[in-house]
Amino acid sequence: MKHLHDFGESEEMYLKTIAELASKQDPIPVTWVAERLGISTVSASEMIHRLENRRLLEHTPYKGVCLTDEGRRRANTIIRRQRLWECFLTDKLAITWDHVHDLACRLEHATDSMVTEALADYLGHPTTCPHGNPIPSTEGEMPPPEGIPLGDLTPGEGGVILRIHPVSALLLRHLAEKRIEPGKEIEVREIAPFDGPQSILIGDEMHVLGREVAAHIMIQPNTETLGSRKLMEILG
Amino acid sequence: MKHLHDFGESEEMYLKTIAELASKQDPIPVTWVAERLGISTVSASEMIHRLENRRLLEHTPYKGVCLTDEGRRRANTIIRRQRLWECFLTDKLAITWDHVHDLACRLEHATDSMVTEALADYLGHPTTCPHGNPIPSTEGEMPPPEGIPLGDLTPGEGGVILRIHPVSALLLRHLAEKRIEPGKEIEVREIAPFDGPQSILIGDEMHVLGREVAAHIMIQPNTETLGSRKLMEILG
DNA sequence: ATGGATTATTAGGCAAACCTAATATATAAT
DNA sequence: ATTATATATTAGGTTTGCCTAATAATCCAT
Repeated sequence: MKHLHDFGESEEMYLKTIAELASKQDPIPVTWVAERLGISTVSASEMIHRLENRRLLEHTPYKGVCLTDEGRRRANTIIRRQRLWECFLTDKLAITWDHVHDLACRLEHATDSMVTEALADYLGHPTTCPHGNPIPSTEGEMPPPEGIPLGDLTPGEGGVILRIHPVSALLLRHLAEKRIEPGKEIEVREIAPFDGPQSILIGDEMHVLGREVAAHIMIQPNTETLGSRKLMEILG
Repeated sequence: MKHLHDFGESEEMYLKTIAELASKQDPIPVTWVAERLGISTVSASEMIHRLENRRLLEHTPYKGVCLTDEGRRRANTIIRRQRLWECFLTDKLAITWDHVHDLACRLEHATDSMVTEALADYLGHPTTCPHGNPIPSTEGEMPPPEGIPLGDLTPGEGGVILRIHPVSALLLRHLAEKRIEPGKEIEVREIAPFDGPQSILIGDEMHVLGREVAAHIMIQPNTETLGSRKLMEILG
């Protein structure tokens, strides 16, 4: 039974979402996946079983899901497509960086490997997307993540924004409004008590960021400002 | 009930297909639509009813379907998207013209008007796709069709290929192999008896084309070679 | 170790787009 | 006018991907 539709789109969204969440924790609770995709845990559970049968992931009940090598490769291929389209949309079509995530997400499912590679050629094989995130290789390998979350810095510490985890369009628009962008210098000035919001300095402007937001901004820390304990952590 | 899927894709395919067929006849038999989309007449009939309820077309039983103004506008918008993507794929990504039709067809459904117009800007507002077909305006208006079918020419007559109706990937590949492309000079040499295939000369090569194929190649006739009867027809 | 919260599964449904088989209706051709 | 052919509709079924409500299994914290 043929459909004019591409029903594989859902599968791709699941794999991509799981891969994105996997950078935070492993294995990933099914609840997170459901929430991120905006669907019920029942539906997520069902689909995860289907993906498990196809050996794209492994599910340990009450723990979460882990992608298999094949699953991760597939996920990274999709992420590669999305990020290349993001580059195209910003660099060539002059669409602002806070809009391209959602637009590219729609294009990615309509793109085969032939177009993907032609696009990569055309763009000059960029290594990061407009949000600063690395672009996986043709073979589906993701470069190791860099930077530490802004949320982990304490007052006085700072650095340059490496990348922004593109969780939602709202987050990106929120940051774009405040002109908080990859490549910019940022410094933590204050943290409200009881693990409250951070006050940060960017350019000559001060802003207050919630913990959830700060967790998605990845920083290349400025070593001079860094406490020695944190330095140890980073250097290994 | 939200879906990760875009269920509007089918609707878009129906409208586009009907608009494309409408250049041949009006109203269009539902059978033609079903056949072109590769689905049963029952399914086509169902969907056509749905589209009729939404005032996108009108169906006269045992006659066929006509798009309403709104339906045609929508169809042309979709065709605009597809043809712009075709330009992008050939001009920028260097993908051969016989491949771009299907690839662009997938991208068109994932493209909103913002991206469409940015793409048109970027490409320098091309007026025809790589197959020579006109690109509808932003407002969804299709320029009047030009040229006459190669199949209508008789031996001795010829002209330049204006455009090729992109019915199927197979047809395009067939023509690409023989290097029968828009812009090229072509001449009919012979027609086999009983409305048989045409022998044509293109460059310094002779080829034999079936009636079905010849009907989809649109020619700007070379007036010197043309019989006077046909001349009258064309000039009105 | 036990109770409360989290996580999983089962059961039953819905909508979109397809399908086949059978039937009804209109057009066209004799 | 009748009949054969083409077209349309009805009935019943499938798959994918989602839903809610209810139940079952496990984890964790006291």
